[in-house]
Amino acid sequence: MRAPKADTVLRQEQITEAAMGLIAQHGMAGLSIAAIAERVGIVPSAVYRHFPGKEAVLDAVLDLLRIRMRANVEAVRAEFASPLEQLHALLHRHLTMLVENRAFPYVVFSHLAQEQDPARRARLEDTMHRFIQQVAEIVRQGQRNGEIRPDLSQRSVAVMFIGLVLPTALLFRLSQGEFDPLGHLRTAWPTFVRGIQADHTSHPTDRLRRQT
Amino acid sequence: MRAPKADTVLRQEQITEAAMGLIAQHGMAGLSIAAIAERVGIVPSAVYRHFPGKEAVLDAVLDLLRIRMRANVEAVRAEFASPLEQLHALLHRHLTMLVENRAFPYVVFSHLAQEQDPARRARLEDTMHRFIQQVAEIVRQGQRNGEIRPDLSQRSVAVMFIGLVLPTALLFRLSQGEFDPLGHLRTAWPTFVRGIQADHTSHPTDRLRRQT
DNA sequence: GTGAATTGTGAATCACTCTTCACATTCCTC
DNA sequence: GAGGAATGTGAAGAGTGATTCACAATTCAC
Repeated sequence: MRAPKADTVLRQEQITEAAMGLIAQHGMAGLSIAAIAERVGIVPSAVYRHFPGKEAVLDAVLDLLRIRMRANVEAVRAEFASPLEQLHALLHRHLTMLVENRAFPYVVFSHLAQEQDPARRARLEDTMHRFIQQVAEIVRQGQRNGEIRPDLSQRSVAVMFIGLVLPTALLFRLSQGEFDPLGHLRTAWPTFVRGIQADHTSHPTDRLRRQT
Repeated sequence: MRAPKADTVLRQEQITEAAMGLIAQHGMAGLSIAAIAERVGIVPSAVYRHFPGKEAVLDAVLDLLRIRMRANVEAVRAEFASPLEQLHALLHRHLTMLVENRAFPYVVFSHLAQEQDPARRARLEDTMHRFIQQVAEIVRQGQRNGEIRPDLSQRSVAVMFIGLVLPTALLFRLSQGEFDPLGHLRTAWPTFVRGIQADHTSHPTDRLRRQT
């Protein structure tokens, strides 16, 4: 039975999605052109009509990661005015995204291991660096706002923010759902805020400066 | 040229070490029995004299991770009396260990992906859970001590502690050494402490209870 | 020293995997 | 409707990797 012809951009989406599903289920070792083709409903050689090779498929998954991370940041920046609220919402969104897209961590480590092809590594580095920059920008506004201690390094706070999400998603996967990620965030978030927020007792006027 | 015979426990150590080196350099894809054998100086089939298969080698690396994590915890508990100082020292030790043993994250994700063999997954889960329990125990003592806020979940603080290390090691690898992990810890640690430490202004007598 | 156990070797097997290519089918343009 | 472009197919190539096995060399126990 012959598969009906489909536009190459649609097939690229299908192939990328199939790859993500396979990686999520069986890890990077479970990703093969044959398995992708079977999921899409075409023959292995047909994959090469839409991607130059296997590595290009992985790059497409990484692109998806960048797009989703960027979308999360922009969504919370549009939805909330307060930088702290933005960070809080981003925390939930980012965690949810990692839980739903279990393939992303594997792809990140796959790209991280590539020291032959520096360009692929550089793409990963750029993706992560950009995300950190965006979070750092929120932190910067929080500092101007008076919500966040001005003596903290914006980048350090951004890295700590990532540290709030990473182990949460990891433990959730590890425990097969026994660990409650959102419950953990409810506990961890106030602790994080206590660490970074400006000290209102020493500068009581900060409150007035909020939200310009 | 024939390799001299060597005791199987020595060969197991050599094989494990070779595997870790290969994974650190080329990621999980660079791990092959042939490559291991070449590093050790024997022939591929000789590896099977000392390990039943490739997966057993990965299990040996995971065992090494558990041993090193446990050693770190026990070392800081022996060296420092104050729970907060213990956590601080553990932070440095754990980060240093991750930087020196770059293979560990890959092996963790490799085991995480195993959903066929539940026993291998369970071993990873046990290793991580045990580490969290040990950190949580330090937190518990800090709470009895009055150094750490008593209303915090010990497990949550332990997970946050891990979140302090993970992205730091990840970014160090990602940036090829451009990101300064110890410098980041100098900034992040006081922020973390501010988040978890007991409020001395409301309970000034806590200070006297330190180090029982 | 002698036999058994241990360790190393080379070859072969088996199963994948990625990739290419000539050819078939379908779709779009004119 | 005709021609070309795009997509799908089957087969084959080329390589890799894990694993097994009979056999050789070494070491150990007695």
